[in-house]
Amino acid sequence: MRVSRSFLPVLKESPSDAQIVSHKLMLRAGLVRQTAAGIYAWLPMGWRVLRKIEQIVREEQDRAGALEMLMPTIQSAELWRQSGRYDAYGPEMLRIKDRHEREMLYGPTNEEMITAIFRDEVKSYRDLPRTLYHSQWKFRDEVRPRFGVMRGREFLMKDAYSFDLDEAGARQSYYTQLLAYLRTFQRMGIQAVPMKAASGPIGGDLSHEFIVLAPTGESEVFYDAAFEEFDWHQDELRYDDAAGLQALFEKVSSTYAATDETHDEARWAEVPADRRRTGRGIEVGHIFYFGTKYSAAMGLKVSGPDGSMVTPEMGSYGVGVSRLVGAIIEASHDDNGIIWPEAVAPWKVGLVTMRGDDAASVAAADDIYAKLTAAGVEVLYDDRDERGGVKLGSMDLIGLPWQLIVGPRGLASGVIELKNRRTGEKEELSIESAIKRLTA
RNA sequence: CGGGGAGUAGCGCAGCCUGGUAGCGCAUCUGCUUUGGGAGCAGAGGGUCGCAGGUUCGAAUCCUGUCUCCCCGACCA
Repeated sequence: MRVSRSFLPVLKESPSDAQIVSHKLMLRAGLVRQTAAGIYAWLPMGWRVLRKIEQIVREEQDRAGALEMLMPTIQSAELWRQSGRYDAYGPEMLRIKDRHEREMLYGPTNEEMITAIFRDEVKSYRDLPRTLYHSQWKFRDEVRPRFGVMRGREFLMKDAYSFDLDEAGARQSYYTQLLAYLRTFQRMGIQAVPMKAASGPIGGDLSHEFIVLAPTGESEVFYDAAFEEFDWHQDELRYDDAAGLQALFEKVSSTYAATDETHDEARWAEVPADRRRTGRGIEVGHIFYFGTKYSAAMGLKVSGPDGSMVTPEMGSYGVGVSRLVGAIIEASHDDNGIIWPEAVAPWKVGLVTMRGDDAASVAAADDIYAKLTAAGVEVLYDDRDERGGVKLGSMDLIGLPWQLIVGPRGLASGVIELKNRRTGEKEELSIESAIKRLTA
């Protein structure tokens, strides 16, 4: 993308509405613009990041065998009366009426809808287990939206729902999602720790929150350093390995991690002192098993192997996709701006000419841009005839992993500069080796 | 929902108390000079001062109402 043809409104000063660093940076770097309290428009760069995060979630869900679909944002009140939640949900639910005075709502979640769809189509245990998911905008009319997209009223969430014949099966579905989540967050380049939730809707041990570590997080967290060392992709664990998944669950369960709400000083004391980690965190995912709460209420039954009718056991699994954009920035930035982990960066490389008036520099940069683009590398090319400092300042703010800096001085000796945004390290390379490095 | 604060140019703000035809910085546009880490000079454009009513010869400024946004608390992916 050439900056001269893009829509990247960057600001030098933060709008006064923004209080926390991720919100300020998202506004300054031109990722989003607020259109109402807790509601945001995603500008081109923000949208790119959002889609990258969504895509990682999608790939890991697919790998785990979950099936993608798409349910609507607008739902009928009738559905929610079937579960009894229409009256129970309260003012957080945005209720609207259509022209025929029918009661509708903007979905805050989709348990009712997926249960109804599943109920209407699935009649036999042979069609179990299944996990279905979608990534869709939700609306929860929060009393006080804040923290930018981290606590908006409208937000993009991936929500998955599992259906199993019995509790043992439901546990396997839960373990599967647990592993998928661990892999998902690891791929995004952030440290996310699974924590047993205060109490699941049903109790028991099958409810975990995933907390991204960030100094500005809302809650305090305590965890064993082991969570920093696990590589959820490296191990060979397969999703069809029931015993392996069970072992994973036990490993996660027995490794200490808690928020201030569930913190247990006695158990914490058992963690070796040099392995204790404390910090702050932001919840970006939540998985739980809730048994037959919705299936029973909504009359979902299938024929079991012995001919009797069975009410399937369900679980649900959410990832706050739009919240993750803010959470990742909270976890990864410096005084100059955002530092995107490469997996979610809107572009991999920012290409800048130090001297936009120097024909040789421009020609070299044009050529580098063409070659990198042809090799499939995502490049943001600031081709404006601006001062180099201005362009580099906004590149730092935007936070792409790599910056390629082309200018007459370097070209005179046949080199360009490659800068790592995270470490700040700069290196002089020939054009060829820089391209090679970035396409490797 | 309780408590507090704010709406004046794209962004950040002053002016309001003590009414008299709207200002600063940045950004934008033009010209010139510059050019290796967020340039300088000169000029220009851009605002029905959130909205509605009232007081007054006259309202950004005073009064009433209203809308919106933000912060703290209780609640949440």
